[in-house]
Amino acid sequence: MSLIPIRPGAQSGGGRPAAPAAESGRRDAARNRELLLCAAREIVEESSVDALTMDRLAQRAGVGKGTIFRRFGSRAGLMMALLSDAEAEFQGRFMFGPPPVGPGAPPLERLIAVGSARIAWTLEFGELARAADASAYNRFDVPPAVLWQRHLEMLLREAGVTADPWLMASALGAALEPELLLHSVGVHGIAPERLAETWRELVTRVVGGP
Amino acid sequence: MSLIPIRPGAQSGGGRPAAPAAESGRRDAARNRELLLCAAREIVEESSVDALTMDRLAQRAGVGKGTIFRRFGSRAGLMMALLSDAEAEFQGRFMFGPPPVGPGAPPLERLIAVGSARIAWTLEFGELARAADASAYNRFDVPPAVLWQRHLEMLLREAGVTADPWLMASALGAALEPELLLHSVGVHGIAPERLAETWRELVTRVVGGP
DNA sequence: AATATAACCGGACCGCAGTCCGTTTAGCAT
DNA sequence: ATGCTAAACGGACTGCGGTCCGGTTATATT
Repeated sequence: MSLIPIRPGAQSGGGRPAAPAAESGRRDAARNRELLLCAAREIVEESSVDALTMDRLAQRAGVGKGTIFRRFGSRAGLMMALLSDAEAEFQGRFMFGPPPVGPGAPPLERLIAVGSARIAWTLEFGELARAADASAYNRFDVPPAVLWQRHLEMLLREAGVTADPWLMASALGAALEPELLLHSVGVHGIAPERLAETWRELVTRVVGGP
Repeated sequence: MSLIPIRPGAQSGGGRPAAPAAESGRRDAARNRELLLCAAREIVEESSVDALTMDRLAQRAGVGKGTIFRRFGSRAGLMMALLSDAEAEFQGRFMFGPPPVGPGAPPLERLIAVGSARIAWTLEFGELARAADASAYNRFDVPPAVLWQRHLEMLLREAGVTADPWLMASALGAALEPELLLHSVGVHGIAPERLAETWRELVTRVVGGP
């Protein structure tokens, strides 16, 4: 299984433009892309994710608004691009990294570890992740989400959970959604360790551990 | 424990107007309220939830846009009002209805039954429920959501799950979110019975069933 | 170097949710 | 009946995400 690209060519957000797939020659396009990502990071850094409006970004980057949408398809697409590095790093960890998050540990241990890691990751990048959720239906079908779910599915299978692994993975994955985690911590003041502990409990019981 | 009101006085959606709490005298207000709900149902019926824009509704009901926001606080608030009856009926079922959804059956059976019922309910009213989710953080803190989660929490406790029931209920509740259920059925063509079956499996394992 | 052309650029434009504030009116007190 | 006042009304206005299309420019061809 090879790495699933983080930035799908077409964000499919109704965008017709067939996607500027890879680096498609035009150097100004690439330049503007970097310009935009850079300006976007600046805005997020010095204000907040919500402060990143498309008009503001366009003005800041000295670029037309149309250009943003051509490159990224939508606001969510832009956020995904911003998340790309963090997401790739996380994918690398659970697919190729050292145990217990990476391969080499028993499946239950991996489930527990990867859940904790995901919780920590979400608390760090969650605001971006939230903004990157294409609010539409296809939120779950975006490549990184699919890869993540497949991974949970595989771990569950290895751990001996045979019943409908796809749905089981969806259900468990739902417990790690940014919206929920950020809400628990931000609004209800739950400590991150308690989140991890509950995940451990949940997944242990599900795989029928001791 | 008494019934939690479905239509919170203030939707707290940034609305300053202190909420038109109960029926506050003014008859024209009540009239307009019904007018709006009625027109809203018509639009949803003859088109779709997405077709219900505030401008359209205002025009259709022959009422100013400001009036809508005064009464319902936000689009999400309006959707909640539209859902109110269905939600109340469902609350009645799991709180006072006949077993196994209502009280009287063993907790695990109740968990299984109420989950199935919720799935069916969501597939019927899910579009509205989705639109009723205040997209903000407080989505989980709206009265019906709180009541629902408390109920799950109680059932879990009764079933002998001692570890952090609040979070456990959140996690399990996440598996029943409209967004996820509608996506599974609508996009991936999962049969509702499989959803119910997976819920059964999940919750059975969590409470340490056979 | 000159030309052709496909891709790219930018900002005017659209529909939307939500806000604001001057105007109207229902209900009460006299 | 009449006048008072708090409440409700309504539509112009804002800022947002997203689209469109005429003008511009980088690259390939000759």
